Amino acid sequence: MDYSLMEKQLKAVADLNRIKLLACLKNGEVCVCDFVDILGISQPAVSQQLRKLKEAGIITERKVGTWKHYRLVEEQTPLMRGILETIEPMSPCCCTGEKKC
Amino acid sequence: MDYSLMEKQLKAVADLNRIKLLACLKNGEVCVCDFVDILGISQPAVSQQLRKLKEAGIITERKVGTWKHYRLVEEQTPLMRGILETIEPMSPCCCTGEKKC
DNA sequence: TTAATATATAACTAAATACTTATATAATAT
DNA sequence: ATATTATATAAGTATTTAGTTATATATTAA
Repeated sequence: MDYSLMEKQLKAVADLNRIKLLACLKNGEVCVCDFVDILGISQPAVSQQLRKLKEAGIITERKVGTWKHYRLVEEQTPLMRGILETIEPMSPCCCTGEKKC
Repeated sequence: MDYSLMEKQLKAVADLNRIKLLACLKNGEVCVCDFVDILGISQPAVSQQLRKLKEAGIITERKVGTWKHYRLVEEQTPLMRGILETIEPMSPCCCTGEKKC
């Protein structure tokens, strides 16, 4: 694993909001609209954060009708496996049926 | 380990030059002047990078006459233990007697 | 078709970052 | 004491980042 991929992934997770996104995703799929409530930032901001994680190969998404469900990629790099292990999961964030999406 | 400490440490390592600093330090102590050669940036820039790693609790230093030897802290957080494990060491950087410091 | 909803992209802005050069501090050598 | 060397701090600047609002796209509902 080369240094620049490491840098890219580390930059992707070196942000409080994105750490929280990952903490939620440890419980499974989450959709964008829920993150808006959880992080208290605008919907476009959430979209941009998710894109950053996606571009670093850490998460992936699945379209479900109008909305999108994001989840952790199965095959993580050794670096990300270690990091994800140390992130404490956040209580179930969404996609549990209580919300519209 | 709370999210904000994680964020602080992740921000500290999310930079190519600082990843290289850590890669060097995996072999043992290194002093500032050697990093200048290795990274190809100015001495003040190296000092500032090292300070960032130090403030995150990742490295510590020891004064030896005019110069300072930096090394990895022994007791790393779980997060940092995982990250450091995946950083491939760089070939011995200095403090091997070949250079002045 | 039209309206509503979920998400993404674009354009902008404020704050943070990572350098630079200049200068300060501290130890050693002459 | 003075000069030299190693490192740190300060001040300035260009770039990156993370948010904002406005708008575009796409799906579902009426």
